[in-house]
Amino acid sequence: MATIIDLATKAGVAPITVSRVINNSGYVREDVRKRVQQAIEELDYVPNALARGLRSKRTFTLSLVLTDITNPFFTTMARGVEDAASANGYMLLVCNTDEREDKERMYLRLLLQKRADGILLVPSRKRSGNADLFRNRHTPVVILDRRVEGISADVVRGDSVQGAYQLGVLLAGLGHKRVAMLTGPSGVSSSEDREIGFRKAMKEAGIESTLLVYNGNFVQESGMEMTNKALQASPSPTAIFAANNFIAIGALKALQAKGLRVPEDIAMVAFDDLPESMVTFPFLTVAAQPAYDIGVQGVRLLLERLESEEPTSFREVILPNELIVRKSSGGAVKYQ
Amino acid sequence: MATIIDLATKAGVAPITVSRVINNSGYVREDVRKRVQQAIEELDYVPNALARGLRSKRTFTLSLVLTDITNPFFTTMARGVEDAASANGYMLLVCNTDEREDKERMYLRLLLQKRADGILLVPSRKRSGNADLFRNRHTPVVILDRRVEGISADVVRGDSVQGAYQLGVLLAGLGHKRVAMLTGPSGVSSSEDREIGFRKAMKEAGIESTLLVYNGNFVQESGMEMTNKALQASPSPTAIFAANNFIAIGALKALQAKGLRVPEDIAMVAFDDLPESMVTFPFLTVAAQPAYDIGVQGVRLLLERLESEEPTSFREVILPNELIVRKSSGGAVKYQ
DNA sequence: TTGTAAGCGTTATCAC
DNA sequence: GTGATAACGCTTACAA
Repeated sequence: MATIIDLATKAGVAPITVSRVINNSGYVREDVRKRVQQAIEELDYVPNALARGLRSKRTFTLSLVLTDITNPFFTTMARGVEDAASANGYMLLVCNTDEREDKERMYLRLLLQKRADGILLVPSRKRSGNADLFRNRHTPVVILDRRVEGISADVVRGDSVQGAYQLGVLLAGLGHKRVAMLTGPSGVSSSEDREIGFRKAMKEAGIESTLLVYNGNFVQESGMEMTNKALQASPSPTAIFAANNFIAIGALKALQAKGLRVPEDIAMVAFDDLPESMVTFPFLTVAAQPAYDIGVQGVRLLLERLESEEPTSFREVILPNELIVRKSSGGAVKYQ
Repeated sequence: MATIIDLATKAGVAPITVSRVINNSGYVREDVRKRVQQAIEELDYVPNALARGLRSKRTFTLSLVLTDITNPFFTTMARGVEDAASANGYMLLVCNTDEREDKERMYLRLLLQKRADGILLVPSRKRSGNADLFRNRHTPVVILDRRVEGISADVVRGDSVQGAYQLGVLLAGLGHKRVAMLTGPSGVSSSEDREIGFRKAMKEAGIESTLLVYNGNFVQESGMEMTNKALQASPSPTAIFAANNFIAIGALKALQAKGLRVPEDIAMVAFDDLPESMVTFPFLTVAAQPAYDIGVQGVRLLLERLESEEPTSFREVILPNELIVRKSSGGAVKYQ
């Protein structure tokens, strides 16, 4: 494989001159530039990014560590990250942690080895056991979608408190008095924030005392389990709030299995919309997060930090959700 | 940041000895190893993968170039790739081409620069204009999901011909005589193969002459457009075959907009299933591809090629689809 | 405008 | 078992 030394020999110049042509840096006379460019063509030269990165200490690689790219919310976010990275000349390493702190740790270590210029992280836990990895290192980190303690980083996330509050207000306004909330694990900020927002709405409506809260995981099976538990409560709930898309779908399946219709027999609202392209008949009333934009903004903050020399203070960008009212929330409840 | 030289100084050994400890290669006395390991801990050492890769010519990085990670089929495939890569100690670079050959070219060039050990590619076109990039280079490539001309590479894909054939046989068996096929662009192998398979079934049933074939793109909007065109045909079709998931959803939306019910007014079958976790009420009759497995097998072939010194002949792994019959295909048709 | 020299951090090669 | 030396391919710093 040709190197800049081969090019230099061929073009009759010094390697550094070739480097200048390739990087469009410094002064190079036009005819010299031409000669070099011809050599590049003829030798089918491909720069070695490893050597470049080793010397210049920049790899033009960002990395995205998320819980599961299979979740459409994160897929969309990842696409936003990739588009923004690519638009700025960066490539993207992607890692799935499955919400496991040990996998997260393994990946973060590898990323530090690879000298990625920056890391976009959806942390698996609010109290990260991996915060130590970033101490005394200068790889900047942007936290996406969640809050985390102990890591000094910019944050971009949707407003979980606000979204959940809106959904709560909606249900209360429809007259629901016995509501079940199915959420993720405690210790994950998005899970906790959605509980905070929802509780606030319940409290304001004076129905907090009858609120049922179930903690599980952000996966379908957990949604089914929590739904089955909730239905055993007495009196049973007239509405369900699912704290993410997968829990919602699990809940719908569990209800269907029991022959319960939504919204006729029980109302339902949820966090996270499903992409329009994936759903034939949009049905769920949701607080939709701007997933793509979360990704784009995350890259923006990361690159700004990379560009600026002086350490600026950390920023937290909280993007608003969109309340989309569809059929699943139903109309006003009539209690017998 | 600590380097191997710092460790060597601290442990009172030569750098190469530290290298041996880190890589678990060669002989190192137990007490020396201990000393080195202690130095690693104390200095919080993180190996520099750039230097390593530059010298050793392996980066332990694979790359996945696909059309759009937002499509659940590719999301699942990507997850398979990432899991398999990670299980073997490789990280994954991900790029979206949006089926555009120029974007594909840009990414492939960058990946060659980054010296990724191998590339998994979902080619944007059957006759790749980017095949030249791989000549005289030894970065191995595995082609996923599609066939491509001109690139010497292993291939892993679902059996488009067989899947489409099965769906065709199903429709014919139900008595449909006027069928519309909505597919992707000609020039993309999956699109063409599905037409081949479907035509074969139509031919065997003696209804090929009334088959309507529409070429569009593998996106929802295109599915809607093609459906609207198909409905204008006279006599109008009694069944639709959508050649991928997005086209299917677009078609369903177009039908709904026209007040047509599936399968009562018109039957429908499609390629690609939607992940179970994303669909509340599975409804479409589909030929489901083993997306995750395509990814896993792709990595397997790639790593086998990386490991083996001698150039083995290229392999083509064609994985069977699963025919899943649900409600959308309906029952036997009754013609008036 | 161009070039020289050195070094980025590691490992291959060969020597002891 | 361990080490000296060079080399991987490029760019920084400085000189001319």
